Amino acid sequence: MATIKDVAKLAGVALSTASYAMSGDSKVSAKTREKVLEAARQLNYQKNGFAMDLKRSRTNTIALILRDLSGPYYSELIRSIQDVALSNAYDLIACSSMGGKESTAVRYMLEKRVDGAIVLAHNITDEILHAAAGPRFPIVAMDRLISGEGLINVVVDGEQGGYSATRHLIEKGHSSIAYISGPVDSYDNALRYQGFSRAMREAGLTEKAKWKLSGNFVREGGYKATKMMLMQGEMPSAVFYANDEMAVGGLKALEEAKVSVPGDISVIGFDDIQLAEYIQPSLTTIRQPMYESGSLAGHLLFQMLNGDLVNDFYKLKIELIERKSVKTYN
Amino acid sequence: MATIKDVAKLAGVALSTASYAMSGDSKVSAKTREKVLEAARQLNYQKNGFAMDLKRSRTNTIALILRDLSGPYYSELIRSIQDVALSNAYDLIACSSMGGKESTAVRYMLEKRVDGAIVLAHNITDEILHAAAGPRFPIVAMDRLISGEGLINVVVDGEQGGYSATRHLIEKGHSSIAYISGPVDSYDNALRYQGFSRAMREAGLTEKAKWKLSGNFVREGGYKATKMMLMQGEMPSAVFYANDEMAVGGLKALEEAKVSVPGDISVIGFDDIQLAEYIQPSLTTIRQPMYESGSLAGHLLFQMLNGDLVNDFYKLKIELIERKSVKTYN
DNA sequence: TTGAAAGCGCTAACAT
DNA sequence: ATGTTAGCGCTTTCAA
Repeated sequence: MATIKDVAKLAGVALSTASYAMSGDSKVSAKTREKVLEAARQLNYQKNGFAMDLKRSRTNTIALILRDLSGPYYSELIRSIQDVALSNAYDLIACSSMGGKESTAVRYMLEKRVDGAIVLAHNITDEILHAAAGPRFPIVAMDRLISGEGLINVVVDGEQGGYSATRHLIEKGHSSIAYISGPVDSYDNALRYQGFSRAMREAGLTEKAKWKLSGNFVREGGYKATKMMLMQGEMPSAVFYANDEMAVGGLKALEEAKVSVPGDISVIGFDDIQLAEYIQPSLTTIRQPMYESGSLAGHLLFQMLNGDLVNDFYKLKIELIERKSVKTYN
Repeated sequence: MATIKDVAKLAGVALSTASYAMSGDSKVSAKTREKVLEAARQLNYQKNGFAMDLKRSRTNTIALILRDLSGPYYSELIRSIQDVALSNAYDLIACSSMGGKESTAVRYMLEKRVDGAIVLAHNITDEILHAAAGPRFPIVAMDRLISGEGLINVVVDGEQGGYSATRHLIEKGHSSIAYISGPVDSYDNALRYQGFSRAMREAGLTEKAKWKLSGNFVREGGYKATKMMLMQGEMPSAVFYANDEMAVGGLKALEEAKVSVPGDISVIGFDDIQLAEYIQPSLTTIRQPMYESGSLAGHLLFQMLNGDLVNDFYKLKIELIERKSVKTYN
C-alpha cells in the first residue's frame, strides 16, 4: 500500500506539500498539485483512514447501536438517521450489541472509533453508557432513561401508548381486557403496562391476574400465552398484546381455536409492524413515530457534536392506527 | 481523555510495561499489573482504537456493505454474517452505500478502515471494488459477477430460480404467463428473466411483449404494472413477479379489480419475504438461501483473511415454496 | 509557495 | 521483569 510519503517522493515534493495538495489547500500552486495528484494516481494511493483519524482525533462518523442488526423492525428509524447523517456529511455505521460487553458496539464506543452514538440496545448496561459518554462523546439513548454528561434521551411515550390502546378498547365497550406482556425486565413493557393499568383504573375496571400473561415480546410467546388463556376457560372480550409480534402469534392461536377476531374477541397490538396491515384481520395497533424520533435523535446528536447545548429529555407522542381487529362490544 | 502515558506515569512504570500489563502479557509481574490496572481504573482510561489499528495495521473488523441499511430484506443474511464474525472474534459493522462514491461504504473500503468486506450494493461500481480489493483486502461480492485480486463471488442461482418458478407454473397447466420485471439494469432481474425465457422456450411457449411489464422491484411498481396489464384486456392465466414486493402490489391491484387469486389468475413471486406467508392468498414463491449464502460469504472472507486460497466463485441453489397463490389451470 | 519536523496514542523489537 | 525507543501514516505549525 502506497503511503503519502511515496507520493511525495515520486512527485518530488515534501510530504506536507503532498498532503496540502491532496486536501485541496489553496496555497499549493496548480502545477504542484497536478504533479502530486498524478503521482497519487500512478501509485494508486489511498489515504489511510485511521492515521487521519488519529491525527485529527475525529472520525467524522457516528454509530447506530442496535441489539441485533438483523431486526427488520427499525428500518424507518435507520432511514431517518441515515438521512440526517448524510446531510451533515457524516458517516453512519451500524453496530450490533450482541455479545454485550464484548460486542462491536461497546468496543466502538469505548475506544472512540466513532464521534458519537445513538443507542437502542437494551443489553448494554447504563454503566457502559456512562463510561463511554462525555463532553467529547455524545450519546443519545432511545431505549431508556439515563442521564449524565454527554447523555440525553429521546423516547416515545410508551405509557401514553398503553393508555391510548386501552382507552380505545374501553370506548368500544370492552370491560374485560387481557394484557399479554413482554419480558418483566423490559422498560418498554413496563411503560405500556402502566398505561394499561391507568386506563383500567380510571374507568373503574379491574385487572384479572389470570388475564395477565407473558409472551416475552416474541411471536411464539404470544401464541403460547393465548393458548394458555384459552385453556383457562373464561375469556375476556378484548386482549391487548404489548407488541405486534405477540399479537401475530395470538391471532394464530385464536384462529386455530376457531375463535373469531374481532367477532368473538377483539385484539389490539403495539408497534405497527409491517405485517400488521396485511395479517387477517388487519391489526389495530399503536404506531410509534419511528422516522420522527430517529430524525430528532440524529439532529440532537449533531447539535451536541457542535457543542450546542440541548435539553436532555424528549418524549414523542404515539398514534393509534385503527384497523379491523377491534369491534364494538355489545 | 487519559492516554496510556498517563496511566504509566501514575502507576510509576514505563509506557511499554503499562501496555504489556493491559494486554495481559505474561512477562509482567502480578504486582505490577495490578498497579497498572488500578491506575487505569482511576484515570478511567480507555485505549484509543485507531492508534492501535494504525500500529497493528489491522482493524479486526469487517464490513457488510448494503445499499440501504434500512431494508428489512436482508435480516437473515445479516444474522448469518454476524454469527460468523462473532465466532471469529471479529467485529462487524454495516455500512450504507447510499451516496455512491461518496458513501460511508466506499470510504471505509478505500481507506481501509476495515479488514475486508461483503458487498451487496449494486450502486457501487466494479471499478471501486477493483480499486479497494487486493491481496491484503478481501471482498466477497454477492450481487454481481466480478473477478480480480482479492475478489470472489457468492451468488444465488437466479437463473435457476426463474426457471423453477416458470416450470412450476407450466407444470400446473399454465401456458399464458406474464413476467413483471425489475429494473432493466438489474443483474438479478436479468438472471430471473433468463430462467423464465428458458423455461418458456423449452416448453414451446411464446412470450408476449404486452405481458412483459416493468415494476422496478417495488410494491408500487407491481401495482401499476398489474393495473396496466388489466387495462389491456386480455389476461394471462398466471403471472410471475420477479420479486415478492411487486407481487404484493400486484395482489392489491388484482383484488381491487375483483380478479380472484388463484381462482382467475395464478401468481408466483421471488424472494420469500416475510409477508409472503401472511398475505391473502399466501404467496407461492422462490426462496433464496439467505442464511446459507451469508454464512458461506462470511466463512470465505475469513479464510481469505487468513491467507488461505479459496475458489473465486460459488453458486447456491434456490428452493420453491409452494403456498396458495397458484392453482392448477383447467 | 514549499519544506522540516513534531506529535496524535499505541505496540513491539530491542536493550537492560 | 522492566525500560527505551522507533515507528505506524497522517496533519499542521513553524520556519525558510
